[in-house]
Amino acid sequence: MSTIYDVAKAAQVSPKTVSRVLNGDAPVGKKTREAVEKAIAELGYVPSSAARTMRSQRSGLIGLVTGAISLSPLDPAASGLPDIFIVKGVQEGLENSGKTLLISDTGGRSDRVPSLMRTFVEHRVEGIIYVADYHRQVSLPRLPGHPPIVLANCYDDAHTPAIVPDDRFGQYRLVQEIIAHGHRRIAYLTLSDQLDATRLRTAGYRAALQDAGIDYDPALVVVADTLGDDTEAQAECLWAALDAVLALDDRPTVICCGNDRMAMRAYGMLRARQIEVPADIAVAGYDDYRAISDSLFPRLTTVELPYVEMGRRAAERLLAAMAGADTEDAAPELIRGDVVWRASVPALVTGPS
Amino acid sequence: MSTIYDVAKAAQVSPKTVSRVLNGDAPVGKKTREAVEKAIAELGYVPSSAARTMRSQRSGLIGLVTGAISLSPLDPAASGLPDIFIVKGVQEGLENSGKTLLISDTGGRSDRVPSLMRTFVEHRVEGIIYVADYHRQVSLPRLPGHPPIVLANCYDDAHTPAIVPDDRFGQYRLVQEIIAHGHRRIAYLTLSDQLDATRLRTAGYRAALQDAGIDYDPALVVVADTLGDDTEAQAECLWAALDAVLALDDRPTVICCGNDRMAMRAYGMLRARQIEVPADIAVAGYDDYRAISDSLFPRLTTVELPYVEMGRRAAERLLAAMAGADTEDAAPELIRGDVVWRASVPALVTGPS
DNA sequence: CGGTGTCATGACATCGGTGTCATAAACCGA
DNA sequence: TCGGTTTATGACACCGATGTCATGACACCG
Repeated sequence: MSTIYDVAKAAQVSPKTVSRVLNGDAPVGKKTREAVEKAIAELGYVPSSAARTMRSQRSGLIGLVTGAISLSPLDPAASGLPDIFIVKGVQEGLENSGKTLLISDTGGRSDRVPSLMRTFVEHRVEGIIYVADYHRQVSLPRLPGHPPIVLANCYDDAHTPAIVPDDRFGQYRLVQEIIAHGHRRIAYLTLSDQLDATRLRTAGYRAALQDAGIDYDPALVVVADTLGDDTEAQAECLWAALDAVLALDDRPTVICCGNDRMAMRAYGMLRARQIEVPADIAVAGYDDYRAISDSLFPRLTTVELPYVEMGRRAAERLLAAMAGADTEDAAPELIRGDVVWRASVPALVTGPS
Repeated sequence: MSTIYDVAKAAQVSPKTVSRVLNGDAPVGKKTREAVEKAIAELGYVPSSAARTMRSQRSGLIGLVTGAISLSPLDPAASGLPDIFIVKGVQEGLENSGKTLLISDTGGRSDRVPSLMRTFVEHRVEGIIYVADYHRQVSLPRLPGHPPIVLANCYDDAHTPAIVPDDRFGQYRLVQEIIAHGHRRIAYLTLSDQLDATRLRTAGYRAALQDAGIDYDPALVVVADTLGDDTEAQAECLWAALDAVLALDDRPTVICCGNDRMAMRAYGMLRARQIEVPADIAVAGYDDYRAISDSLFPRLTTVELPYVEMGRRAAERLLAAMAGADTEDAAPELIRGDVVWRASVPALVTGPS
């Protein structure tokens, strides 16, 4: 690998002049510049970021820790949408910053986090983004001399800047929209009630009902998913939940599911009971996991989990923090996702009773 | 950030001795070692990989280029399973190598590849893995002084070491298994026929029929997906394909789909025609995209696209190449995926005719 | 025509580690 | 007790950039 000295020799100038051509930080004569550029091209010279980093004390690197890559989408604790889209958002947010992203994966084992963080510090990353696999609280190890950190899809109790989805609002808007389409009996089959998402979305569901003057019926809200990756158990749980709400005297006209995967499963289970979607009953999901929501037949009404936007926002916040902005917020920043209205929830035509 | 000199001063030894403690490459007295370790802990010293890289000429970095993160799973050219699992496999394969993975994403724009590769060379990566979004041929820019490269999920015409899925074998085994369960009329609704995967899998399908002594019926093989991301067009294409095979005099008892997403859509479309899965007709997929295959109801019989294994293998090949092994192969290495047998394809009970 | 800038360029030190070689101290067998 | 080896440690140079400062060549101005 050729160095700046090789280029200097070939172009018969000093290394410093080559540096000036590379960085354009001082005027260089036209003929000199051309000679240097020719030498660079001929030698295939590429500057060493290690040397540059050492001299300038700026690595141009940003570290991202995630479990995204290693977690199976099966993990039911995950909301269902590969949080890899958060990474995509981060990439977008950093696109014009000239920074290079160093991505490390925990392989689902959080005990690896400290070691990954250490690698980042060794590389003198200028900022760190921690991406959680689902909306939850985390607790990060504090390393000496660590750079600014931003949390995405999670929050901690140390007021670290955090970006999370606005789960409450998402479910609120969905139910509001469903009500606007004439529905009154709206079931909500939730994910495990140990998840923040479930707590928040249930609150949104209730608020939407209340704002529409509809009484809350506890019988319509059922936990229909299990933690862990036993899909058989999940299926049984959902089956039982469907049993429960379908057996009600005043049967719901819509079934909201905790995520799109549950909705997909519900399609099949309803069909197995000779219930047509959406003719006999409407189904809605959550996440807008498009591989599912946009390809199911009929296509699924759902709420977008704004992962890309969250990632972008996390990148912005991090760049700001790196620039010295005071980004300490008391509360996590909530990102709203849109309701995506598709064919699975038709307007309710009140038939003859 | 403290340096090795700060540590040396605090421990009252020379920087070189600190280096020895860090790397264990020469004996150090017990008391000296303890003093150094104490100083490291107190100062929170973390060595700079930039300085180490510069001196040792070894960065410990491996670059990975992918479009994985940015491609929507919607992209129908993609086989449907997020190729992010290839990245997971690579991470696994590198786990014990002590290398750090630098991941860059093309954002779906292949014109960015040269710039990403250049960034890799600037960081003096010791090897590069290129991950394609679906099985296909690629053509990579050759950079001066580039390190060993391994291709994953793609191949080129320059004999670059390449790891691809064994699509022919996968479909062969699936159809073989289906035949073993008593089926004779097996439809195959393919992805776009412009994909390598389609060509190879169709060959596998035909080989399995032939080996079982079943005549190939061209009417049973229909292209049922479009390139591009127009899901409406895809749905129409599948609907028409289903029309075609269901209208046949000797109706198929199984429908093999080009991927799991298509199978999922077929579930819905068949139900809309009052056809039960699997009671009236069996459905199989491809990819084992588990968020779909394992959660559909009934659960989907499919073929695993061995992405994790491919990634692991690519990492192994790269490490071997970096160690100087001669890895030039004439042909890409084929990785086989298992048939995953689930409820959507029951054994055919020959009823009274 | 001398003084004063401006422009283009180079010499040199420096960033933080580590390879090489030197050296002092400890050990060991005869 | 002494030469020879091993062990523990340090001095110094070097990896490849770039910041600082110096300098030579012109141009411009009065």
